[in-house]
Amino acid sequence: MTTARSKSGNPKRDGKAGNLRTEQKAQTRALILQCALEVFAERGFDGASVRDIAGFAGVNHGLIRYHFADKDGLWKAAVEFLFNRLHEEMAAPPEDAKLAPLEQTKSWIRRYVRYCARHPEHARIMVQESIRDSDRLRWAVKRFIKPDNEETRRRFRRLVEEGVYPDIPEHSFNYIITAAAQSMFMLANEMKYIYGLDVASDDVVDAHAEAIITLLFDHRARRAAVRRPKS
Amino acid sequence: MTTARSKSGNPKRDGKAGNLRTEQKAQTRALILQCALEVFAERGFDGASVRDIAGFAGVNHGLIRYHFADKDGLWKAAVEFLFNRLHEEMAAPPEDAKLAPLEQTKSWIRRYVRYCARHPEHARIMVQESIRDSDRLRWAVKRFIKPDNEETRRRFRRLVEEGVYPDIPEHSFNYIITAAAQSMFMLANEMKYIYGLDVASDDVVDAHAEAIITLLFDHRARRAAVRRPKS
DNA sequence: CTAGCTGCTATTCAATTGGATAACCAAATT
DNA sequence: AATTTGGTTATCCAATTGAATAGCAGCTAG
Repeated sequence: MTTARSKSGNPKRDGKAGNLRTEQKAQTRALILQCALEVFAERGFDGASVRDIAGFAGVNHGLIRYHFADKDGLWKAAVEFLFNRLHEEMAAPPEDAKLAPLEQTKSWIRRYVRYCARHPEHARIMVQESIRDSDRLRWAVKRFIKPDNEETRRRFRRLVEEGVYPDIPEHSFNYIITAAAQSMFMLANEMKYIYGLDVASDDVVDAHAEAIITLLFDHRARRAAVRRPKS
Repeated sequence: MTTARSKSGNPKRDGKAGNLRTEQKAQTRALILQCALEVFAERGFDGASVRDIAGFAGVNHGLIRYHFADKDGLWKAAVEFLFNRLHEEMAAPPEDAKLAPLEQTKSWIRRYVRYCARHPEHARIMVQESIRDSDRLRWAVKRFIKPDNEETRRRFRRLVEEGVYPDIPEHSFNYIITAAAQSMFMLANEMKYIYGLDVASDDVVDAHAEAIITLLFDHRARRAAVRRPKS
């Protein structure tokens, strides 16, 4: 990867932000954040050096202290960005409201698998942090993960109450579903070496979403599938 | 955690190894390996310092160079130990041979989930390494992961050919199953903070295995379960 | 047009790290 | 008993790291 910033970034005043310097500042901040996401995801909090992140963004490493106080602040800002983007990109389309709960869940799975494929950094960062049991993990759980989780829980409980889903433990449901969606993209490198397969392809992504739905959410389709073995 | 080695470890000659020094040496090596597994799992390759590992084992850090040449050698020795133990502990009991393929697979799932619960270091080490795309990953894939994977593949293909399982992509099957089994234990810290649940309990482990089987391998049980919603 | 604020850079510092070397000393060999 | 071997320790070294500080340059306000 090459450095991401050209010396002559001269944005004039196209945004409504008015002031040239504050606009420039916001841009720089966003750039550092982007690079921090990639580097944190690839090397973990300890493995990522602020110098690498700065170098990758093409800025002086002192700037990180200026914008984010310290490495911890940078990490939290990056994770905050990550979850905000998640919520934006995972918003259900309005027409989903008319669907039955199980169909809504399938739609949610498709969106989530595509999100995982598009942004593998998310799972990579959070898994590494979760393994380490840091203050950062507690912060992220309280602030983002647990609230998001409540939603998944409600979704699951509704399926069970409607009698369209087996009543397994909530936490098992949660980890089975999310891990099934994330893992292939989180472990894209491994998969590359095992299967020689690049996960970038839309076909692979969509087929994976459908596989999850077939195995975990679609009784009828599944029974049909297993009754008609290939050739 | 405290240091793991007492100064007065005096093993006499109880093993058949004969020579006192070589026996002592093997013990020290094994001790370092154990500690390396834990520290590598918790902090990743870069985050783990050989000094921490040595300190944790209660030995001088120079010893690691003597026994394993360098940090890379230590990591590979630890991973080799890890996979050898996996193969030992995952061996199918002889009576499994009489079962139908689907039942064999369920038995395999139960064994694997218990293994993941007993040794969460395994998934933790390998996931972190896979995220980073290192030489070590390529080494481990070629030497351990890919061969193990071939077996899972064969198991899956047999189920499909017998018409008892839907014909999804092999790599999707692989990542869905293994991730479903590993993730809860790999992410035990996160789960602790979200659910206040300790994964150490056998009940949680066995229930998770059964949940996976219900969702992914047991059509009849699943249909029965969804037909009788709780109260 | 000028003064000063501010986004940014250059440099320094102490701590930690992987690795290398030499000395040590108990066990093994003679 | 004397000597060699080899597992272990103590120390040193260069590189990297997070953080801190001082200073610069150009936009902005007056």
